Amino acid sequence: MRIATWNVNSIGARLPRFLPWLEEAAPDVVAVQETKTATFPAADVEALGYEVAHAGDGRWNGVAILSRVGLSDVDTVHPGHPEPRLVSAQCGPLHVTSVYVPNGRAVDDPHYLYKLDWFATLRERLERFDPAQPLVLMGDFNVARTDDDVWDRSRFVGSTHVTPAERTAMDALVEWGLVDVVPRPGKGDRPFTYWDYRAGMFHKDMGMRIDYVLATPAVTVQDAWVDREARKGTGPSDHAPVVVDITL
DNA sequence: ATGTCCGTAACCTACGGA
Repeated sequence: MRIATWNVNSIGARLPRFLPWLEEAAPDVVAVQETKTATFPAADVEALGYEVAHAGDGRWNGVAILSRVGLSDVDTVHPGHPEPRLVSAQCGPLHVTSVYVPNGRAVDDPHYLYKLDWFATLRERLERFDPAQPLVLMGDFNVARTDDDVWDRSRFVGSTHVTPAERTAMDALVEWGLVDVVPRPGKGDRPFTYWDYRAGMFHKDMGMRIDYVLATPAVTVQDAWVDREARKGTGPSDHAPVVVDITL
């Protein structure tokens, strides 16, 4: 079984890249973030054999799960947090959650506290599941778990994504019973998943690892990698997909 | 590295958000 997560930075703008990628990568399940639409282009992906669960209300955010191995028990409720940033579903034998964690903006911004609260609610939500079941929690977490997960740690002093509180919030998810599936490195020695559009950051591999696949031990990982090809060329997202081959 | 890209509202550019 092949699963993937990808922040597409607008499914509408990304469709010319997303659909060919879907055919070529041929994942069984895809967690999508930042669809930036109220209406996911379902017919386009249904034509490729996927069912879709989408939570989106317009201009910002928006998450989806695409599955060609079944899709049931769809839930988009994140208690106390109405923005469409979470969707979960049972995809055949695997329970899947797609998340787009709030960015935080700046450490002294109210949105940063909103981010931490959103994490806490996500941790509480795990209680309804069993760490022994096949389950993946994946998406854009907007946290670099270690200093090696940013291209230059000195550039991130005092900024979001690297604070102890954010990392503790991520650790709390892992400590529930999840494994951080670290992909094989891409161009450099580190498996970055995001590069700013500006200033040739991708070309210079000045990136961050902020997209994660967190899996229970019932999920056996055969291989995991960052699909850097999807970040190249014309009209890419600023994130690359993380693709993971698993057995259950 | 204030450097780009996205959607929206309102116009043919500005803005918030990332």
